Amino acid sequence: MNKLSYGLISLLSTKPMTGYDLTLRINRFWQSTHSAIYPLLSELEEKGYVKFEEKKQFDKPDKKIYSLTDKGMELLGEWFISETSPPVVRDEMSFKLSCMHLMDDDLVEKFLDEVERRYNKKLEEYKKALEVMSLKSRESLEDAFSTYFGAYVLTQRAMNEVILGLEWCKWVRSIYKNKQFQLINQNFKR
Amino acid sequence: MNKLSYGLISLLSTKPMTGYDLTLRINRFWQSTHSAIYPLLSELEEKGYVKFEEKKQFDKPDKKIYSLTDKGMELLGEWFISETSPPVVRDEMSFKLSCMHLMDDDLVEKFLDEVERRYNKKLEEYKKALEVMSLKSRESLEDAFSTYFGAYVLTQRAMNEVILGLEWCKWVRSIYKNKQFQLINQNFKR
DNA sequence: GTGAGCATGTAACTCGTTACATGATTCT
DNA sequence: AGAATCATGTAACGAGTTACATGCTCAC
Repeated sequence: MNKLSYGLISLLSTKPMTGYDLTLRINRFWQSTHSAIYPLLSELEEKGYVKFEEKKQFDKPDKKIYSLTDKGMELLGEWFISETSPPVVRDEMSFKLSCMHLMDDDLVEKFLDEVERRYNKKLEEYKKALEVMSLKSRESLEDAFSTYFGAYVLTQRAMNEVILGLEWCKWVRSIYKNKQFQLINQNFKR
Repeated sequence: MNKLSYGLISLLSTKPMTGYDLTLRINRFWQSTHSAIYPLLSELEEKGYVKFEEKKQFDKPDKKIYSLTDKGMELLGEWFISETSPPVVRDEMSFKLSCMHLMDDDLVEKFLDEVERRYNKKLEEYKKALEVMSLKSRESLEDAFSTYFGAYVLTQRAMNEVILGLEWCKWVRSIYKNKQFQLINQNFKR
């Protein structure tokens, strides 16, 4: 049982899904592809934590709808109270910062443009995700009993993180532009 | 040349360092251990991007001080203007959120306690790192020419991210505590 | 007709982690 | 006496990515 396996049963606790659905859902906060997910689902099924129902389709490929078993539900509870391992973050961007002081101003500006574009794209994604959620959910999203609750609070955090990222870009730019002149502190620091 | 290799030459562009130093420095924004770094350093040396000077020590083990070659410097420039690959984030915590709605209130509270402890620990780390930087650097840290500039802006961002994380925890708690009563929106949403 | 979406699966490969290996000094 | 720091390295393993493989429908 690796972390991704627990992630799969955790997502399945919100509702039964196919491996394809899980792949789409999981990508927002855990990089992985279907090639990693399908074998793990089979393993979970063998171990009895999940079961699946095969559904024939005629216009689309047949699919397997996975859901949690009682044994899987039990495992979920044990995992939830176990220690959470620290996050793994690997961002090439942060490496580029280390040599920024050696690069020409126009190159740094282009780099910051790219970073901002990246953040803005993410922002749109999250906004859309929240819209979709509020359409699908009958209850308020701020209902702690709703199956969307986890996704909702997670997306809110991610959204605020990218907004912070955009503020940070502005702040870095301001230092950069004023490097020979006086400093204008745009209040990024707290 | 993988991303970590570029990270190594980027860090070496700030000052010559040993593999041991690089390991310590890199850990703040890229999970990896010395076992991954030493072989890559040898490879970079073989390819002529870095060179090292062996330094004998008597109280401590001998060490190899690595620095960038002209060829390495050229590569650094090419890499800096190349497209930055998107960040990889894997946080077990985000998986736990998905099944939060099924867990008892006290378990959720304990989970949030753990998350907060984690953020607070990080906050202390970053504060200390900033202190050390300002002691070591002769110039102002907000000098875009300083070799500490990259580390400084990166640490500021990381620090603001954990502060945001702590606010987020409070917000989630507030929803949780008031689930049967009326909602108190603590203004986390923007 | 070309690409995107739906849907599942395997094989080879790359990258990172854990464990093994060594050894002196310093702090608790 | 035991743990932490400094300092380098290799081997086995685990996890994730890229590429291979198939095939039908719908929109542009």
